[in-house]
Amino acid sequence: MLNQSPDLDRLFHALADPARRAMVERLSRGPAPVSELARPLPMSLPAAMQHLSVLEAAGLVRSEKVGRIRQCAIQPRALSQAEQWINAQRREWERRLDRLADYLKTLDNEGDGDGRGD
Amino acid sequence: MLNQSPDLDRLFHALADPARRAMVERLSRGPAPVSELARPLPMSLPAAMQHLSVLEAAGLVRSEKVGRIRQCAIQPRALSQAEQWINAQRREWERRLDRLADYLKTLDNEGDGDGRGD
DNA sequence: CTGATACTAAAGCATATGCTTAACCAATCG
DNA sequence: CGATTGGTTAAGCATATGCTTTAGTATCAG
Repeated sequence: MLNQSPDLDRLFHALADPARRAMVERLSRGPAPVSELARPLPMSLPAAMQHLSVLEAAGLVRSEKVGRIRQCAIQPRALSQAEQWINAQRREWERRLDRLADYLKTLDNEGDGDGRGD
Repeated sequence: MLNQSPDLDRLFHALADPARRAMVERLSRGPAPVSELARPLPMSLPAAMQHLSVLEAAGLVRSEKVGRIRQCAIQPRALSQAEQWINAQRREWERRLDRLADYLKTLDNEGDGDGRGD
C-alpha cells in the first residue's frame, strides 16, 4: 500500500533544514558560488558543502565548476514536484468536504425533523 | 541572516517519510483511528504511533480520544504553510527571470552591434 | 467478573545525521 | 616561483532517528 517515493523523501528532507532552505532562498534570487551560499551560515565550509550535496541529491540545485569556483543554480522543477504532492492532498480533502456537503444537503431534503449527521 | 522557521523544519521533516506521507494521504480521504493508519505500514503499532506524534508536532494532524480509540484528522492549514514557502521561492525566481528578460530587451534596444552581455 | 481490543509508555539498540578539524588539490595572484 | 583563494576529501564524534520488544492502562463485550 505504501506509495514509495524516494524522490519526495529526498525533496522534503532537503527542505527540512533551515540552512538548506536559506541556500534555496538565496539561489531563488540568482546563481551563486559555494562560498557565498556558505558565508551567512553558522558553520564551517565543509558542513555547508554537505548541505549543498543534499540539495543536489534532491534535484533542487545544479552546480557546475568553472575555474576554481563552483556556480550553483536552483532547479525549479524539483520544487514543483513537492508542490504537486501537497496539491494532490488538498484536492483529496476538498473532494471529501464536497461529498460531505452533498450528503448533508441530501439529508436536509429528505428528512426534515433532524438535520444533524454529527 | 538565517530565516529561522522551526515550523517549516517540523513540517517538511514530517513529510519526508513515506510512512508519514501515507498517513497524510489516508487522512486526506477522511478521519481514521490510529490502528487503521498503522495497518498498511510495515512496522509495529508503537512505531506508527511515533510517526503519528511527529505529524501532530508538525501540526499536520489533530487527534482526539473517544472511548478507547483515537480518531485522527488532517489539519489542512499546516500543509498550506509549506505550500506558501514553495510559492514564495517560485515567485522570487520568476521575478528574477523577468528582470533578466527586461535586461536583455534593453540591450537589444540600446546597442545593435553586440547584444551579448555574457 | 474475564478476556479481548486499542492504545501508550519505556527501555534498548543499530544506524543515520550534522557537525568538527586536518589535510589536500587546483586555479589565480604578486 | 611561492602564497592565497575556493573547494574537496576524509576521519572522528556527539546526538538524533527509527525501529524493536516488553509491559503496561483504559475501554468495551459477554
